[in-house]
Amino acid sequence: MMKEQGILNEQIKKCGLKSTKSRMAILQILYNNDCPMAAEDIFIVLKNKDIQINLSTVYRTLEALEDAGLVTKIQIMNEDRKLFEYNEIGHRHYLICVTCKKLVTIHDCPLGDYDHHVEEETDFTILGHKLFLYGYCRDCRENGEVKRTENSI
Amino acid sequence: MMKEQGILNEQIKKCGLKSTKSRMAILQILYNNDCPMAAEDIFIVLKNKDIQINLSTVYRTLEALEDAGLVTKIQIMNEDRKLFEYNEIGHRHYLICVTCKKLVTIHDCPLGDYDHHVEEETDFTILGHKLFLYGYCRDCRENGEVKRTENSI
DNA sequence: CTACATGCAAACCGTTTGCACCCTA
DNA sequence: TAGGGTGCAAACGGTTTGCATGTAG
Repeated sequence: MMKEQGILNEQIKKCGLKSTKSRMAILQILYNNDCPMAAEDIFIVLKNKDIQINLSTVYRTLEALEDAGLVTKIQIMNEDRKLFEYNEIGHRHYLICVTCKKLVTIHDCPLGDYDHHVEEETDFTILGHKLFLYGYCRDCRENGEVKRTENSI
Repeated sequence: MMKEQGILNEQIKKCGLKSTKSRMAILQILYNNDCPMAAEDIFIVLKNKDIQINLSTVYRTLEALEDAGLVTKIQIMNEDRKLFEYNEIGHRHYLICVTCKKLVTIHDCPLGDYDHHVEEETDFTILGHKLFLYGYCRDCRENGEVKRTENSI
């Protein structure tokens, strides 16, 4: 828990950012959380840790960390807030419960060289792709929380 | 152009919705547009057609059409607004220019029975997936509009 | 000591809602 | 003519910004 602080600290500095309490704390929270979080989630975790911070600082910090490439921002269907995650080892996809919004990260990619294939078939230079799977998690299924019509997937 | 009006009209009624000028106009705009549109885009098109309408009616109409399954709502990376499209023949994916936001619809799906595969490997019941490809369109590439660092794809 | 970080409050922007009026079925 | 549809204005929620102050390098 303490050990990674040095690494994160270095990562921040390497990007030309000043290492501050806020940045360290936020990067560490994302580093230790396996799911993307909304700015406000992070804000709440910080409060619970008695780290005093302003919500707009959370947003500015996340923006700085994203620009630096240390953090990634994603947007999920039917979730109005943007989510942020520590940007480790490149590529990943997401499995999301449409009922409770639970999010599971999928680390292997079924798409192989599909990006390359599309590049050949279109006018576009492909940078990458994002894949989201939607469904019901076990809890929601067992609790009968499956009434919602999701005709748009 | 006039021919489809009967079909759209019927579709609206079949869903238990009253057929009104707003609903017809909006559904027709989406029907004739191959790309997803933001509520405000639709609002502007209506204005240009001298169809007077209130923006909140556009939102309410889109919501009704979505609930009825006639329209689909999607969200795109780095686009704050929600986009809507006519919900024809089920499944499709999107290719988006990160610079100018140009959007191309891809009608074939490279994922085969991947949904089923994930269902077997997880606790989830899979409803479906959404796939977005990001890159530079030809115009932006030729205009040198490719400076942006997109390290999150 | 200086440039960048932060707190605070206010603005912002897309979207939603309450209420009175309107119009389709 | 009854119940859903619409206009208008105000609220809403997540995010951004201007400005004064604080702090890392």
